[in-house]
Amino acid sequence: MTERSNGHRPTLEDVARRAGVSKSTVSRAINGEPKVRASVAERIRQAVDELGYVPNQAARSLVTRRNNAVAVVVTEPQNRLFVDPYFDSHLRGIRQELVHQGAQPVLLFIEEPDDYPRVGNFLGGGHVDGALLFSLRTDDPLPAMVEHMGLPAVFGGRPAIGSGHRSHTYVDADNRGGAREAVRHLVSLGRRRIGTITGPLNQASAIDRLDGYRDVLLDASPQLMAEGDFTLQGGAEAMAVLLDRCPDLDAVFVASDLMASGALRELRGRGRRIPDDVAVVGFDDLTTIAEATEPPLTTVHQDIEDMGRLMARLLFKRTSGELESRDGSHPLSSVVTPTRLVVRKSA
Amino acid sequence: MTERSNGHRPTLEDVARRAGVSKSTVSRAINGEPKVRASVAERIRQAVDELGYVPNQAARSLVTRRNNAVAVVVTEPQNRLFVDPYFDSHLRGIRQELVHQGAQPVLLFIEEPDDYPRVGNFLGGGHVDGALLFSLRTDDPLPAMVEHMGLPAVFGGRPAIGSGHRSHTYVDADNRGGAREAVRHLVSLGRRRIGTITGPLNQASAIDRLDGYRDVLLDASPQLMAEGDFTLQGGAEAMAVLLDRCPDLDAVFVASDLMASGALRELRGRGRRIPDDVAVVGFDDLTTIAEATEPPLTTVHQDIEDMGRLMARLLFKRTSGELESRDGSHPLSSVVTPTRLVVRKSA
DNA sequence: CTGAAAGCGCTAACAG
DNA sequence: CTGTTAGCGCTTTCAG
Repeated sequence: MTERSNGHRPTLEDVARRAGVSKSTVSRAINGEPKVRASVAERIRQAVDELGYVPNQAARSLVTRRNNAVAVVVTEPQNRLFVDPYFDSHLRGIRQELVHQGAQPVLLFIEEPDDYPRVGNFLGGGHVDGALLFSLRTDDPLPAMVEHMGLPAVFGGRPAIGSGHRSHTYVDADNRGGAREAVRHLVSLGRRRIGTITGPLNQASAIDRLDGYRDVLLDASPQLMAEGDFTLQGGAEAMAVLLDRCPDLDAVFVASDLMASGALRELRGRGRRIPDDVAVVGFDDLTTIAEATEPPLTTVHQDIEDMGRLMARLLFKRTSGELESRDGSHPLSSVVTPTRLVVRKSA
Repeated sequence: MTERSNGHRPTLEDVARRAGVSKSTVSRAINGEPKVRASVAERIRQAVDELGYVPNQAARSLVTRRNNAVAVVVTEPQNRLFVDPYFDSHLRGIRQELVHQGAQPVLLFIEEPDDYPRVGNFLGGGHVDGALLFSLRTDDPLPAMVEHMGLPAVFGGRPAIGSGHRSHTYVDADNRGGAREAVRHLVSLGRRRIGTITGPLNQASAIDRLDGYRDVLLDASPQLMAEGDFTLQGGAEAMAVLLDRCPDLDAVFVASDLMASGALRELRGRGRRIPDDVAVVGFDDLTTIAEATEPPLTTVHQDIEDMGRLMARLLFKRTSGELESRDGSHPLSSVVTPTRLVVRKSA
């Protein structure tokens, strides 16, 4: 059925010849423009089939300046990615919305500094109409890069200061507010020595959650704060540090569920009863984790999947409507999604 | 520093004007051709910088027919992907080799039938020089699609029959041989009632491993075989089925480590001692699993990461050297990598 | 070593 | 409704 077998892949021209019409007509037919006679359209469809014709996107996007693909860039050691259910939810939402828009999501990983130039070239090379970017550290060059090359982009999580360009569009959860609510809950339970395990403090979400903690506990001692790394293991270690420093700790706000589950393990290992001796509140509400821990985790809920959808939707506005920018004056407003406390058994 | 701020992204022409040379010279400089005077090259480099110029890949690949990007297509519900360490290793190897070749890996997921046409268009659209494809089921349309559009591709795992096109290049482990070795080991231990938990039998690897089992146990009863789905849960369930059917089972060959860990759990739950009552051998040798089970898992080792590298290398040959094909006569030979039994405590 | 000119395959006015 | 004519931004002979 393939028919070609000469050297090159069939072009519009080949199809046109075979169907006995002009290139433009074929182009119209292929792009589903209505102004093509049905019989002709059918003839074209056949030719396309017989030749196995697939439009050359490079040529097409050279003129249309679009290619219906958007990059999803994840700056994260791959191994963390494949272990953290957080990304799974995010990606699911993104995928859903992107596909809905008819755009092909293409996933790019950045694992080491060497990757930046290559990925940058890909992003700037017109392969994609826009980019969705994640997990940015304070020193991540990506925000500057996309801004510099004028690629429409939406960030997952507020880009940390340092990437400090004014007008980035992002979607973020109300990390600070959520943290406040968590800590207030602990306070309302009568807890007096409330510690916190933070995420890596070069990430905005980690900083914001710590700030929320501080908002409520204005005079909390630095002794009560330990920096984790958003992994289970890291959570356990930070918990150990905290316990060693403050044996009288009676509550802890942990900046992620994964870390909280590690903290729980450490607590149990040391014979602390939860929540009787130490109450713990997590962050994320990843049900696969929060409902599986012993006891089930009280935690701050954020709708991660929906945040993903939102990101894709914002990007779409940015790539389709030219409404804004030209002079950067009308950056599409970012959105901060609400969080809420989900009380289970750990606090 | 960005300087442009008029409407469009800078082109070769802009750079040329600014550097006071012709487009051709700029093109040469940018592509690192040696025949450009150093002083001129420097001037060009500067102009590029000042303008924030990034070559338009669409234009470039329209003429070169290359774009230094290769697709990695994963046909798998995303959630399984993000949970199975198998993919992690595979991707790591692929990434390493691809990057080494200067190619940008782009990851595409196929989760539902609707995705095929869109992904197909992307693949055929000249966005990538080739594709690495995974996890193909017997009825997967992808092999036919890439063949039809003449896109160089290498498969991870032998495409199951049914995708039956003669000349696909693939990298696969010696599943059948590995399974044989596993079962022979069980036999040598004096086991008499040896069952097997298979993977989904629409995947070649699952079929091959079952065939290996049968090679050794020519007259094994179907009662001794239960089909799993390569998940932990599925492994546990299949184990339960087997145990109900054959209470006197004294060994089981499980077609993946993840399933084996589920089987172990079920076995323990029923009070069977391992390996005393029932010996179990897995497949994959994912150390994060195999070394963590209780008892540690005897299993068939395959070097997954290396298989990934191999795939990328084969694809490279297929995309760079034109050596082969034109008439399809010289398909690049596939490679089957060896496996070996790693004996730990479970058998 | 550098420039001029000719396309790569496609879409988008503009005429019929 | 359909064909003609220009390019999109880049690489690549082919001449200087």
